[in-house]
Amino acid sequence: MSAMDALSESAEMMIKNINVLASSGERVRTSDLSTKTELKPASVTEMIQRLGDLGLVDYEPYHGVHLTKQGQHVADVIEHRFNILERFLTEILGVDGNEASEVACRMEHVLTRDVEHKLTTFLGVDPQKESELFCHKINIESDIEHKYLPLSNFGEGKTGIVKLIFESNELANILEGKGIIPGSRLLLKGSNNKVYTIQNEEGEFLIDRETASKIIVQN
Amino acid sequence: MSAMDALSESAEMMIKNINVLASSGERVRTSDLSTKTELKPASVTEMIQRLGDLGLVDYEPYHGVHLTKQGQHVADVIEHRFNILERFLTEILGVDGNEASEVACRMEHVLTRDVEHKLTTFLGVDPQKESELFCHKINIESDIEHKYLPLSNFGEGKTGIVKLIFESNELANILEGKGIIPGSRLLLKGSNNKVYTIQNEEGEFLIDRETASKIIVQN
DNA sequence: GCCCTAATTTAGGTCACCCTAAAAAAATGA
DNA sequence: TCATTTTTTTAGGGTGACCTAAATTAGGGC
Repeated sequence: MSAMDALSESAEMMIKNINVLASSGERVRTSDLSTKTELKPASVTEMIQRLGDLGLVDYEPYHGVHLTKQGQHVADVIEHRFNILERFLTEILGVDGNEASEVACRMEHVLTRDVEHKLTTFLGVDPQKESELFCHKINIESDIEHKYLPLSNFGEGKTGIVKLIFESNELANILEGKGIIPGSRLLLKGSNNKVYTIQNEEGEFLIDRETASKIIVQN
Repeated sequence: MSAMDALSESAEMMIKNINVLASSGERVRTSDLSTKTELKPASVTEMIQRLGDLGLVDYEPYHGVHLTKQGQHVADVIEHRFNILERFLTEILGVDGNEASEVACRMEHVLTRDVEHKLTTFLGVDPQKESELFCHKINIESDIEHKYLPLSNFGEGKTGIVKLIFESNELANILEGKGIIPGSRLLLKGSNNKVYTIQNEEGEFLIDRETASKIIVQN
């Protein structure tokens, strides 16, 4: 089976959970998966047998499972999809952490490769871990040069070009009055994650996080 | 059944398609649903019987179905979710129309009410059709009427949230000392078009018109 | 009104995904 | 070591969502 064939949500969840529990390197036991997935042990056995037939896990009866190379790849893809979805939901939409997590967990199974990449580009790469780790696990076309991201996610001290402004006409009109229009240039002087200090040709001003999230700039 | 209980993706798709085909007002025939959903007629019959049991469609054997009020509500919610997801995918992420449509069609079933609302706000309401049509079909808390106004134009006696402050430096520092920062809440107690009386958690104070015009609030 | 065809439903089968209960294997400890 | 407990698997059952094939119904033409 090609790792990109459609797996069911249930199957993908099982792989995801195997991956989580396998962090210690050892084989993952049925009972632990049962706890984690909230399925009965018998159902876990059944599923891992199916995954074994698909070549996604190495299953040894009575001695647990671990992911095959193929299975690991699926797990990596899902994990990445989950992470970007969760980031989008919390950072951009401002969804509560718990709910974001649940929704991301349901959405991760229906993203396509292309949408995943575009969303990743949109969010911008998390300087720390995400980037290299991900790029090398899943080899993405690394044309992540021009990033579009909400001002609320923009780097302090960086200058960007305003690309889009979401939200009502009133807001757009007000921003326009201060020279903040698509195509204009601005500098994020500072932010404390609540208040954003912006500067452009017309002067300096402060905006709140929610508004900042609606101004998309390109660095 | 509460319309918000979890319906399967298949059930929701059937409702969605009944809604599309019902545009003419007549009952929808099994064969048309079969074509549209790419399911065999027998499978359509089975599903609409299930939906009938749930009170979501009015099914008369051999004479087609139409949505009940409850079913119509489900269809409206799904349609709206599809529309905003599709807009997000195409307008923001730049996903190709066809793929956006397919992905939106899979994601529409896993959105929560909250995420739906936040995404709608994020996208901004389409001035034309979307807004009223939608607010009226699905009665959403109609706080979508965010208005951004300079404080100098704000209604007396109304409370608003500070969104932006133009001019930072000295002015912003002084205002900040009084708890007036982006994200904070304030009440315009009164104004005579020259002097504005403001109240917030920190107390009450007066500001001049020019300053008021630099504080943008949302009602 | 009756026959014929097309549309629809019913009957019965499959598969994935869940379950419970019983059987089997592994681990524990006296 | 071996009996007991814990873990895991197997056996068997139910449901939703599909299918095909057979029966049934509706509607048009004569």
